[in-house]
Amino acid sequence: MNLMRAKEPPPSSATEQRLLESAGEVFAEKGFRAATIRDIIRRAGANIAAVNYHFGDKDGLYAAVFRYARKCCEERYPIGAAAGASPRERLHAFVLSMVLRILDSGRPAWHWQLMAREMMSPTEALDEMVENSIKPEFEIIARIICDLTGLPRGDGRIGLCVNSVIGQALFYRHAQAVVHRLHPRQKFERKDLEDLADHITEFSLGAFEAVARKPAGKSNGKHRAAKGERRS
Amino acid sequence: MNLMRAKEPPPSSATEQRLLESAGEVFAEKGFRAATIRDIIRRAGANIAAVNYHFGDKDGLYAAVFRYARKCCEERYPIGAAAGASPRERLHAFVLSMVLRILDSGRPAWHWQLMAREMMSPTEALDEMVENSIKPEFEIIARIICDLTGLPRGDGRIGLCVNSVIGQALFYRHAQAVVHRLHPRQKFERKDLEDLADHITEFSLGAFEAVARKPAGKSNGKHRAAKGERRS
DNA sequence: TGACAATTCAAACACCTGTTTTAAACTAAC
DNA sequence: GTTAGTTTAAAACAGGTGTTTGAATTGTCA
Repeated sequence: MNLMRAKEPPPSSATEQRLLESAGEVFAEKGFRAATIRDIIRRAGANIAAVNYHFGDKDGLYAAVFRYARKCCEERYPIGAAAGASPRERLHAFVLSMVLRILDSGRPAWHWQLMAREMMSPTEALDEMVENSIKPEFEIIARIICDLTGLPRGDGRIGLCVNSVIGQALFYRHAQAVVHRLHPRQKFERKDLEDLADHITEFSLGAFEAVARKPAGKSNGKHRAAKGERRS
Repeated sequence: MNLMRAKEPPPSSATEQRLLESAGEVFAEKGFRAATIRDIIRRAGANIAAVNYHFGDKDGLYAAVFRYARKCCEERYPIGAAAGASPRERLHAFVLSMVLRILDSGRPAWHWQLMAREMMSPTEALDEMVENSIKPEFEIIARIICDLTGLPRGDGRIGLCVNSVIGQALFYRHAQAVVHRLHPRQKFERKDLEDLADHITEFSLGAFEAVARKPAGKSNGKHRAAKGERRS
């Protein structure tokens, strides 16, 4: 409030840095409301007034954590593949980096957990995230799908396919608790994540073929076709 | 606490019923922690002591809401298709009822929002839900995929495909806030939900073919094949 | 060094939360 | 009509929360 941090310079103080880290963990773990400032500052080894001093209030801390997390995540798992790659390769690279971002247990592991919570109870942080991160990446995968299916960018099915691809990956983050209960032995080491990305890529490639060879009609026939086309 | 309600008889009092309804809304909207009893009883037009009297405490109310929601949801959207239906028809019926459950804005619209929150911050309620609802439905869709792909039930790819199908549908619940921001004009009327189910069905059917005709090897070759098989 | 700002600290404040208590109102059987 | 059991009502309680305050400490530069 009393601080001008419009341009959000890199955290100057070491306390500020530690606060961001521990706040990220706690917010991701418990959610904004259930996370207590006293818990955060305890983990950071800081005083309770530090959050007020450095970030104004709890909301300010949350917003700062969000920006910090995005920065870390983006520089750690750059999206996209090599320039001259084939559409298949680009799809695989996209899926793999998405799976890694979502499930890797590395340092900013709490980033996507935060994201998932934000999607559930959106604040202004989500609007910024959609504009700056999600929309561009959505466009990338949309282009890849255009190349793979031969459909024009304007075709409505492109958006549906994008959702289908992203949804497959996101499932393992949003429903992680269910996955762990259904398959207790399942590990999520690096190799397992690569296998998972392989599956999603293959699954989607096959699906694109089916979508591409279907007639373009908005929804004509599809419903009946799937329900029992040939009354006998 | 002082009440024996092990068998959870149908809500006897009208207040109890209204409490369940408004508590469902508030819990789904704000999450367990952020939901306040005072808000709940205000919407229900009840007194603050009523929740203590009828459900013991806030946790008891939450548990009761969860059971109530599941009951409503199951009797409203029975899963499964007609007995003699083809695998394709069964897949479509499964996907459609899942999409409707997840996105229909009918009476217990908050049920799946609650579920989504529960998956993010699991409590004992999730364990019960996994055992009684999710596992059986998981098995249903797994059987369908076996029939469609010809793969044996033990094949590891079946589970991956199940996740891919469910993930596509769940995406629209978990990431609803993002979808609305990306496609502000998108409506989710009954017809749109049917179109969505059609897409997910077609997408998945195409994908199954691709998965089925791939070699069974756990992960051999797939990675390299997708990355750039033929160095030139 | 000495002065001045930046930062940390402990304590307290004001508020909101879930819960309990005590009494009142209602219901239904006798 | 009385009475026992059930349900609602209002108020108060105890604990935890975000936030603020003002002094103490540290760091920085003339």
